[in-house]
Amino acid sequence: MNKESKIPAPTIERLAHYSRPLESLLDNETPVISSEKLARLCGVNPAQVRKDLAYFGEFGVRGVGYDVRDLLVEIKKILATDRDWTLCIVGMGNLGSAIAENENFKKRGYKFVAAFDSDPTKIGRTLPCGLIIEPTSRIRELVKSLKIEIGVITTRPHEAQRFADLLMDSGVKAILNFAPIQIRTLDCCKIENVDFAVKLEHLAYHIAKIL
Amino acid sequence: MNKESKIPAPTIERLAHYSRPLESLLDNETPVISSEKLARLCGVNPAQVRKDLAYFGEFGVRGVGYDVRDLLVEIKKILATDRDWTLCIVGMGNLGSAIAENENFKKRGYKFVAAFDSDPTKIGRTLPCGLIIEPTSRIRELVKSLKIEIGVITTRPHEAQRFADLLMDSGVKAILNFAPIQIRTLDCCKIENVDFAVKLEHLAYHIAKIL
DNA sequence: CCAGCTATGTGCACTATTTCACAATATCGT
DNA sequence: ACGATATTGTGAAATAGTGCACATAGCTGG
Ligand SMILES: NC(=O)c1ccc[n+]([C@@H]2O[C@H](COP(=O)([O-])OP(=O)(O)OC[C@H]3O[C@@H](n4cnc5c(N)ncnc54)[C@H](O)[C@@H]3O)[C@@H](O)[C@H]2O)c1
Ligand SMILES: NC(=O)c1ccc[n+]([C@@H]2O[C@H](COP(=O)([O-])OP(=O)(O)OC[C@H]3O[C@@H](n4cnc5c(N)ncnc54)[C@H](O)[C@@H]3O)[C@@H](O)[C@H]2O)c1
Repeated sequence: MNKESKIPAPTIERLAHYSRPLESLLDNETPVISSEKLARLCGVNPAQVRKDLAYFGEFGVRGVGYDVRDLLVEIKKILATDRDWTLCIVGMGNLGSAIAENENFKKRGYKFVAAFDSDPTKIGRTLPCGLIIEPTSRIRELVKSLKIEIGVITTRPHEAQRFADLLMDSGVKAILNFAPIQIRTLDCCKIENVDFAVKLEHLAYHIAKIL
Repeated sequence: MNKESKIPAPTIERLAHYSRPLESLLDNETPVISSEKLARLCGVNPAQVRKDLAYFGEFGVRGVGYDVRDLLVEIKKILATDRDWTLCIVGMGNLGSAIAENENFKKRGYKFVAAFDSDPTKIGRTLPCGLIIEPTSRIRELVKSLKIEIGVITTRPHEAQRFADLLMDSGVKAILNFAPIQIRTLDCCKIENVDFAVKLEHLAYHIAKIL
C-alpha cells in the first residue's frame, strides 16, 4: 500500500492528462473505455495507462475496460482534486490576471481567494472575477487567515524569490512559479515551475536541427 | 555528427535553464563559473551539467571552469536562439494577450508578427505591442507571406485542433499549445504543450500525500 | 455451466537517464 | 620547471521509466 512513495512523477502528470478526455467521454455518454482507446486519446502506450493506474489499485474489469465515471472519480481521488484548494496569486500583471480570471481553474476546484501586487497604482483595484488586489504587505496575514494552501507567483523574476520565501514562511504548502528563475525552496513546500520560454527553446532546437 | 538525434530531451530543457543564471552572471561581471556552482544555481547535479554540455563539445577548461560569456554563446548556438524566430499567436483572450505583450520573448528573439482571433468584436483591434488582431481566415495567407515558423495556440480547447491543423498545413514548423487537449500532429511539425492545471494537480497530489 | 472472446494486471526485458568516480589536463605559486 | 590544486570530460554503474507478452479473469451466448 505504501509503495505510493515511489510512484514516478511522469505517472502523476499522465493521470492528470487522462482525466481530460475522460471528462469529454462522460459528456459524450460513453460509459466504458479500454486502455487502448484512452491511450490513443492521450498519445501514450496502452500498457502505460494500465501500469499507471495499477500503482493505485484495480479499477478496470478484465475483458471489458474501465467505467468512465468511476475511473474519473478514482483519478480525482488520487490527485486530490476531489476537493477544493485555496490559492493566492502574487503579481497581477498580464499573466497573473489571465490566470486569476481563468474559469477552468475554478471549475477544477482551484479557488483564488486573494491577489497581491506591490505596485501602488494597482492596489485596491477590483478584478472582473471579483477579487480586490491587496498590497503584498498583507500576504502573511491573509495567507494565515484565509488558510491559503497554494501560492502562484507571477511577479517579475527579481521579486520572485522574496515572495516565495514570504509565502513559505506564511504557511503555504506549495508554489506554482511562472517567473523564469530557480526558486530555492524549503522541504515543507513543494514547488513546480512553468517556463514557456524553455518550451520555445526546445521547439527552436528541433526545428533548427531539421533545416 | 548524427549522435545529435539521440540527445535526451531533458538535456535540451536543462540547457535552456542553464542560460538563465548565466545571463545574470554576465551582468554581474563574473567571468568564469564551475559546473558545481552552475549546478547549484539550477538545482541539478554537477555531473549532469558537464554531461549535458559534453554532448555538444568541450566548452570548459579543466581546473578552471567555463567562461560565462562563451558558454552562453555556445548554448544559444545549440538551442538555435542565436537568431530570431517568427511566430504568430491564435486566440487573443487573456492568456494570448499576456504572451503577445511579454517583453521577455522579444528579448530572446521570439518575434510575434501576427495575432489571430475568430471573435469579430476583437478583429481589427490594435494591441499595445502594435499588432493588429487579424481574422483567423487570414492564417494561411499570413503564415506564408510572413514566413511564420512557430505558432502559439491560446484558443479555447474545442477550436485548438482545427487551428493546429490549419497552422501545420500552412507551413508552420512547430506549435506551442496552451489549450488543455491532446493535439494530433504531423511528423513535419514539432509540438510542445503547456498545461498549468497539470502542474497544479501535481502539487495537489504532493500536498495531500503529506497531510 | 462451459467455451470462446476480450481486455486487464503484471513480471520481465529493454531503454533511457542520472550519478559516481577518476583519469586527464590546465593553472598557479615557488 | 614542477608539484600541488582545481575542475573538466567521460566510461561504467546505478537508477528510473517504458513497453512487451501473456497468464488471468469477467462477460456473453449457447
Ligand atoms: N488563462 C489561463 O490562465 C490559462 C491557463 C491554462 C490554459 N489556458 C487555456 O488557454 C486558452 C485561452 O485562455 P484565456 O484565459 O485566454 O481565455 P479567454 O476567455 O480570455 O479567451 C479565449 C478565447 O476565446 C475567445 N472568447 C472568449 N470569450 C468569448 C466570447 N464570449 N465570445 C467569443 N469568443 C470568446 C476569445 O476570442 C479568445 O480567442 C484556453 O484554452 C484555456 O484553457 C488558459
Ligand atoms: N506574460 C507571459 O507570457 C509570461 C510568460 C512566461 C513568464 N512570464 C513571467 O511572469 C511574470 C509576469 O509577467 P507579466 O507578463 O504578467 O508581466 P507584466 O509586465 O504584465 O507585470 C508583471 C508585474 O510587474 C509589475 N509591474 C510591471 N510594470 C510595472 C511598472 N511599470 N511599475 C511597477 N510595477 C510594474 C506589475 O505590478 C506586475 O506585478 C514575469 O516574471 C514574466 O517573466 C510571463
